[in-house]
Amino acid sequence: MSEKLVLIDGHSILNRAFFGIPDLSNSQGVHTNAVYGFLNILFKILDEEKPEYLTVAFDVNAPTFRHKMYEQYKGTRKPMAPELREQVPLMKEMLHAMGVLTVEKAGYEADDLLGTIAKRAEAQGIEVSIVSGDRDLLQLATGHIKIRIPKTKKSGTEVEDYFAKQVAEKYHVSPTEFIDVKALMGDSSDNVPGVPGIGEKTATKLISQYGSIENAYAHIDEMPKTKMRESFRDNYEQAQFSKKLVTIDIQAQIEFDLTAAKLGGFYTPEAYELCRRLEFKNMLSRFQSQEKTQKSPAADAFKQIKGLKAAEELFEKINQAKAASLQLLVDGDTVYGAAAAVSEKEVYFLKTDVELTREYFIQKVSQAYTGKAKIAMFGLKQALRFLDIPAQRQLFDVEIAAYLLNPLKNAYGYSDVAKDYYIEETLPSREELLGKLSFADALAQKPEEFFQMACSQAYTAYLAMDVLTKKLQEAGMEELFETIEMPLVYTLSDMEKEGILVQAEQLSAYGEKLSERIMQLEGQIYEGAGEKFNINSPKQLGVILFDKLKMPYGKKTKTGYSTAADVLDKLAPEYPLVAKILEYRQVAKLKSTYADGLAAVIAKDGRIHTTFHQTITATGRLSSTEPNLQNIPIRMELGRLIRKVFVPKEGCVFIDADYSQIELRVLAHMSGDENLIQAYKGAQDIHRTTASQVFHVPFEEVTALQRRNAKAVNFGIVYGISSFGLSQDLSITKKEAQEYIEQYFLTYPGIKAFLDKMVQSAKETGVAASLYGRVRPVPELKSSNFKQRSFGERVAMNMPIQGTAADIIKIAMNRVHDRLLSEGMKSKLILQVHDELLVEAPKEEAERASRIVREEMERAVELSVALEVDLHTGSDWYEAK
DNA sequence: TCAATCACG
DNA sequence: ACGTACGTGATTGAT
Repeated sequence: MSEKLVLIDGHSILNRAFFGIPDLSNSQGVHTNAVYGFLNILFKILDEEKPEYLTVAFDVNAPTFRHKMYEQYKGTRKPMAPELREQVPLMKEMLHAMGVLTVEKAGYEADDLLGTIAKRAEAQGIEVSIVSGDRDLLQLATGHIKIRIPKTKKSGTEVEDYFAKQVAEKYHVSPTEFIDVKALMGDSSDNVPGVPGIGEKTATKLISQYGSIENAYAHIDEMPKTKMRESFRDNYEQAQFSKKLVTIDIQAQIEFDLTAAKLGGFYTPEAYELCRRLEFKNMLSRFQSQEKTQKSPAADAFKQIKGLKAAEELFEKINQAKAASLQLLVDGDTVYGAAAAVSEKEVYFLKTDVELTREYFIQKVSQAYTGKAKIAMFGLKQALRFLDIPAQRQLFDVEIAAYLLNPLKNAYGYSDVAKDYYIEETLPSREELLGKLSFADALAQKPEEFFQMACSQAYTAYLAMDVLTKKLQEAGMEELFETIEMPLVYTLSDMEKEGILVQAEQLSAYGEKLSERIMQLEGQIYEGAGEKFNINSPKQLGVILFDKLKMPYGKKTKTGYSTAADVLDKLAPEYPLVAKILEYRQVAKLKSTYADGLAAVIAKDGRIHTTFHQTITATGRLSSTEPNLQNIPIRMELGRLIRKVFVPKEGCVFIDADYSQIELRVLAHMSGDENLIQAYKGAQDIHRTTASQVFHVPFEEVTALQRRNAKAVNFGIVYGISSFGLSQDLSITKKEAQEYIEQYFLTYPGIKAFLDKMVQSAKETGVAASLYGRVRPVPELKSSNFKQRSFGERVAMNMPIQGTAADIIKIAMNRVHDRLLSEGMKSKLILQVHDELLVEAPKEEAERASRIVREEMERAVELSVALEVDLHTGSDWYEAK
């Protein structure tokens, strides 16, 4: 096997990383996103290639031979963004700390150094990979020199690879001919002048036919007499000149010693320190010595316990302890055992077996969880599926605490928490230990790893309890955690266990009805289109509507024409086919997501048990999955009908209660705007009142249009108003929208001041916060990118409002849940849909339960405006709304 | 696995 | 001037 050299175009990759990765800076405000992205790309390449040699080339800020030949070339390089510029020395420092060779030389660009080194290495029989974001490098590709172009995607980094063969396949010319193509067509972003009238197509055609600019020019008389030919004649010298500009110098005068590029003690203590300083937490593990990564120091404390006697002793110890962790290991409907820690050095795993049965664990964990000890665990709600215990004050769900401290994370498993809070940076994650195996498979195939995983969880939970408690106190979120979020775990657990009854037969009948309509519409659509195609494919649909039928297209997406509803809505009045497609879409959605989707998740008890997620949203709201019961249709009548299949059980009714405009009321309270508060005291139609005040017309004379506009502005305010957004929503011009907004702020000056204050405060503290102390970091506010920063500003305005509303309904849920229990009622809270609660109540309790629900919701908190609740009862969800 | 679409508050 | 409403989850087709 021949040796391998990886060459990296430093500035190019830094640049890619900078623009591909959202703004990121450490707690000292140092921008680090480009360095972070660069390292990610570097590690990915190294993992794939496992090269013997590595070198990174940088440009030097000095004139090159290209400047000397071509004065305008000076202007070519755009000045680097300051946030990126400051990361260049940081990047070099990091590479040096890692012992990576870097090269740069005045008079040359990185391209030339890379080309020169690559060719020399190739001559020595070495395989070369050049990593760059710049396609100009493709000219260097051969059978032994591979050009690798990384693309940063959301899912991570993907790399496009080009040997000479791939260049030929994709561009239809050889790598050297690629230079001529570029010189002919020019490249405005690189300030390379081309030949006017020759674009990519023509350039490729000419060069693939003649091989070079010079040879093409020699045969210019064979070409048809077109403008292009004359342009080529006029600009021939220019093209030759561009060719020199584009050509990479493979004979740069540099010294390059291959042995200096040898990849050595890469993961050094210096690199580790630097990584720590930059706060690249999930890279730290890479820089620790191999020894440490294989076994974490904590693992010495891990022990497996067998037999009843030892288990009894452990549970006794837990009950006597002041603090401990205790994790019931559950997956699906099975209990696989438990893990516990009573000190940093005493971490245990117990497996379910004939002696230590499922019932034993359930009993012991219930006992421990209801005892005096302060006990931590990950994911209390999952354990509660198996336990039947009343709400406890002393339990500490680490996932929830970590979510409150930073709701933007996408996972709160033990390894995430351990890394984020420096509890143990090297703890292998569940994913690393078990992959995607279920608990059952893991226990059978990888018992040792399962043991490590279980103990790691207990170990982290134990240590995290103290660390996170302090953090919560510092952040002023202890009360939020203890009095709202932790009690809510029990409330949600009960709601999930309860579930909601659906009439399966009625549901499938509804599905049948939809199917018939779908078939009718399909036929009509194929007829109107003149051919069969997949209506569900936006791509195929776009071709039919906009290419074949030549309808005017509105927007475009990344991949083609947009066929979204707002675009089709505009076409529907004129084209009956489009109206059919819109109806098809609507019916197809109902069928697949609701009729079929819901039928598939009806449990054996005939009920649907959704899962509520408490640690997902950035604002503090809940989410619901498998199925999502928070997006059951209501706006369109056909969809709304599906609510008829959600019914209370025999002898019961539904009580549906929703807060009336809770977010706007929260806004009135938080802003303290007297005018809006007074508007609510008037207890009249708020949108009409707003319209009356904003448009200066008497309340009775407000037109439907004025009311609609005022309502849209009210919504817009809550979302972090922008004139563009409002104009889209109301189909008016941006200018008109701007006038509405100005008029609104004139009417409610307190709101303007409040929104400004929210943005200001988020800029100062780095977080947006709800009335009850819930926070959301808003890193986008620091971005130099206008779009991102604007987003940050809207988030800073919206989160306090949406978050406070979420806090309030959570308080109400706990109170309704607890009160129904404490009053010994059989009524059950079963669903929450952001501002709405659904209760299943025995008929004889309905009135009393309604009173309780209304009271607890209205009195959940006291604001300067009343919280109004609309409440209905009915014998299905359709009727109760 | 991602992008587009659409259901809800 | 820049380019957009805030927050979710499920299904589908395309890669």
